[in-house]
Amino acid sequence: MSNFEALFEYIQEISGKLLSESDKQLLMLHFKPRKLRKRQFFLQEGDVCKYIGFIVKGSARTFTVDEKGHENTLKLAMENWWLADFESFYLLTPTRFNIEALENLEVLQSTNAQIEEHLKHIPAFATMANVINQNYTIANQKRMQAAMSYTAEERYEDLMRNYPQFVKRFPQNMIASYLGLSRETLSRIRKNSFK
Amino acid sequence: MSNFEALFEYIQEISGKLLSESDKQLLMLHFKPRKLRKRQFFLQEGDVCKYIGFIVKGSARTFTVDEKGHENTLKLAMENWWLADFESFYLLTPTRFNIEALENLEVLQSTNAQIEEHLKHIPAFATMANVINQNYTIANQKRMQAAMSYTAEERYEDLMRNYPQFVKRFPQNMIASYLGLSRETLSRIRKNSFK
DNA sequence: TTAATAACGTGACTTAAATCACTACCCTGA
DNA sequence: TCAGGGTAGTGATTTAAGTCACGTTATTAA
Repeated sequence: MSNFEALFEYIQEISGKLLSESDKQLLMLHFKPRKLRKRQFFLQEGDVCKYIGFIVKGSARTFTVDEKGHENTLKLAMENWWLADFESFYLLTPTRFNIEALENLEVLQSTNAQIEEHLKHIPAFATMANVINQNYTIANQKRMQAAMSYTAEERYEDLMRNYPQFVKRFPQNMIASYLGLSRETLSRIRKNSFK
Repeated sequence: MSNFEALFEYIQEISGKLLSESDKQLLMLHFKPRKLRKRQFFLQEGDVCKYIGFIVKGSARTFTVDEKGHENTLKLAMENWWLADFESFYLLTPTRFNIEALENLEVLQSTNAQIEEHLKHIPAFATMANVINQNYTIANQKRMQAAMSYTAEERYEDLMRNYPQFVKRFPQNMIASYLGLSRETLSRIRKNSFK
């Protein structure tokens, strides 16, 4: 029950619109609570990403594994973030990504078809989707630029400035992987920046 | 006149919906043709990106200049692509990017307020916007992964596979900059891959 | 409570790519 | 038509970051 409050509040805040009682009923009908324990997978490489999840509690990461066994963390996510490989979710193709709980995780999940329903019938939900798309586009652009033109140190400083919660909450090897660095390099950067 | 045909066709193809005559009238009212010669700027660092442009003919690139004078090319664009710094366009903040014509360029441009009108009143346009957002999200995700986990050579191969038009149409130094490489490195990669 | 495992720190060495320097070949416009 | 800026190729050198190896400190789970 109270799980849904977080989702309702989020939709209303992002969209700037109120949800009616029937909106809420519809959302509760189509979003299903799901719990994962730390290290369990929300999505595994090769599967189709049938569900998008709204994080009520906990955190997760999206990563790939290359042929040498290296893990690359593309996304970190926590409360009030959405969890999905959008390519697989939209196109229903097998995913190249893994999504793993970093802490015990509570999500509300829904299928693509159900999301389409919400977009059609719940104005606040549709507005929210547009705002999120804008925010994602902006964030992607920034991250792309950072990845391309910043040094390792600048990328770390950038992360500390824009997402200090990440640095506090996640282990350094995750942060390193998210920044596209080896854990050793991040360790050395941190040593230098503390002087 | 015939400029608009390209836009109409594009909207109809992407959305899968037909435009009515009044839809077309509205689009022609709010999109303004603009021509730029090679090397002219569609957008300059520090300005607000007031317009979004649909490329009818020609090509352009979005790039930043860092404090050492290095240019980083974030986007390359050609016919049927949109031209804007979305962060600046949505939020009306000064941009950190430059958008420069790589060839003589013809665009149809429109303001944020006018786009909002189209989204509200032209169903095909609204559908198109959603499809584009999906595509952008997917493309961004792929590019981010490539930037993070691929070597220089793999990134070039990836580009040749996914965007062979780029490699044919743009000078190598642009391609190198787009891939986040020095032009010398790209030159050497090309030499090796031809053996 | 204590093994076991994961996370972190640090030195030595390697490597991919950048930088610097120079040459050659274009286009293109006065 | 030829001078000069833009573009590309290539060798020599440098450098940022990765890799390897090993020790230490936290966490976790039985």
